[in-house]
Amino acid sequence: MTRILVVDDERQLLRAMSINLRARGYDVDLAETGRRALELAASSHPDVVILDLGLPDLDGTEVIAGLRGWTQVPIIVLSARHTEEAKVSALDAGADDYVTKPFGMDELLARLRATLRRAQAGTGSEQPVVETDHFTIDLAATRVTRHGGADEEVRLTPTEWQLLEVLVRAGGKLVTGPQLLHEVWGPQYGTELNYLRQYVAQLRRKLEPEPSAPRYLITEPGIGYRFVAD
Amino acid sequence: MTRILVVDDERQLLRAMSINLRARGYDVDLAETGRRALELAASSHPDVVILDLGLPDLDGTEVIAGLRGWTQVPIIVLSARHTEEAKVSALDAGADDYVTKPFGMDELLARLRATLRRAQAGTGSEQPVVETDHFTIDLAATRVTRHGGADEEVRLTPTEWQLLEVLVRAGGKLVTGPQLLHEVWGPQYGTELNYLRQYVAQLRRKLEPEPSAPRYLITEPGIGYRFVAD
DNA sequence: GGCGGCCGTCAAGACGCCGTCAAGAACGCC
DNA sequence: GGCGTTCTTGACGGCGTCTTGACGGCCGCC
Repeated sequence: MTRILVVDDERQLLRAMSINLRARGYDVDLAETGRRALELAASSHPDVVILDLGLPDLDGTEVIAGLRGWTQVPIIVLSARHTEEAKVSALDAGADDYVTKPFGMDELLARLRATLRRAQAGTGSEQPVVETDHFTIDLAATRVTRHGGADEEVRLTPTEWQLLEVLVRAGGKLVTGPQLLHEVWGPQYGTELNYLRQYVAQLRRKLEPEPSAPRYLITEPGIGYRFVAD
Repeated sequence: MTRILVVDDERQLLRAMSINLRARGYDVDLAETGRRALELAASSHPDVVILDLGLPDLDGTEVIAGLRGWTQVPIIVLSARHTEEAKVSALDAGADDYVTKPFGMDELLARLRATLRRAQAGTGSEQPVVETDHFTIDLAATRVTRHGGADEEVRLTPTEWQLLEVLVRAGGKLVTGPQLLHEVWGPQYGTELNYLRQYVAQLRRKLEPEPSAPRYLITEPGIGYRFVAD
């Protein structure tokens, strides 16, 4: 399911967008302020952000910068300002598209599809299923099964799942502790390495054949963690 | 170097675009017809296509479809048509952005930068892998493997890794001792050459086929160290 | 030929990080 | 409102890493 975060201070527009997007099968989160938008982005991990620049609390580029500090999520900007300067500064701050108000819903939806298509072409095109000798991870279905004789499903808590997902999507690359904390707990975290120890241990108990001798969730001492699939 | 294919039937606009883009360091290919555009795209593999929809020979969506049949190159559409329907059909045909004429050059350039940024984020533009006869260093994954019969992974401590990374990124250039100390241990270090001796020796033990006769981690007496990849 | 500087090596203590256990707080479900 | 699960937070022991000092060999210089 594709999750969209819509940020705008006009309630009416927010409701209209929500209805239109939900009718087309998207999951929608709503925020009326920049702060709330940054919170929601950190907690719900949207696949794309639709961001009005005329927010009461934060400047538009501040919100963009706040997001770009820790995520590459696509950002489509809505704005009443038509000047080139406004467009250039928003795009260069990290926005992916810039739509001027008033806009047609059909056009916005088309730009949304184009943005999602481009974003997915980069990252999600790989197989979202990772299989090892001992378990299978289906990223799309959010499901993990252990191959212990009869396949049994493994229950993961939301936090455990997010952590596993970040590690798996890294594709065998090493992920540093602060980076994991940013992506799982949000941008304001970065030093709470004890969280990681806690949840990595839990994942190992649920997935590893020998939790005390990890084979898939590897610790790189002093740096971070790595997922290796045989 | 980034290569851009500009397709438009107005010579004047073509020339203006060409000058502007080349002034900013892009390589530019020009085409005045859809057929020529498809030929050029196939032969020169541009990094992005700027496509005017009002071409004499082919319909705009046909050109987009012709490109999308074999490449995911980003396409920025230029068009004099302002209707939503035109935008939707172009975007759904595979375009990444839609700019209506007349447009400002600054805006187009900003959208170009945004599109290129998004496209590069997906592909992992660099090639941070260094391979020698005896081992492979993957800077992105933070991993080193030795080619001793069966490839075995080499475990490096954080300090060892940072030191190796600085030397490798220098690209075969000589790096002085104080410079290495600055980059690995921090700006307040610069005289502790014994640290370097300690960790260079450790890296040689882990990587060199004959640690006593270094082949890759070379000492330049009185100056510093150098990494050479065969 | 003697001397000094630089580099490679070894060794030992201090320190930080990791895995683990445990308990309180927050949340959702019945 | 009670209960179970999940999340947060703290503490502790063990082990690996970092830091630091010392020594010997090689080379160039005087």
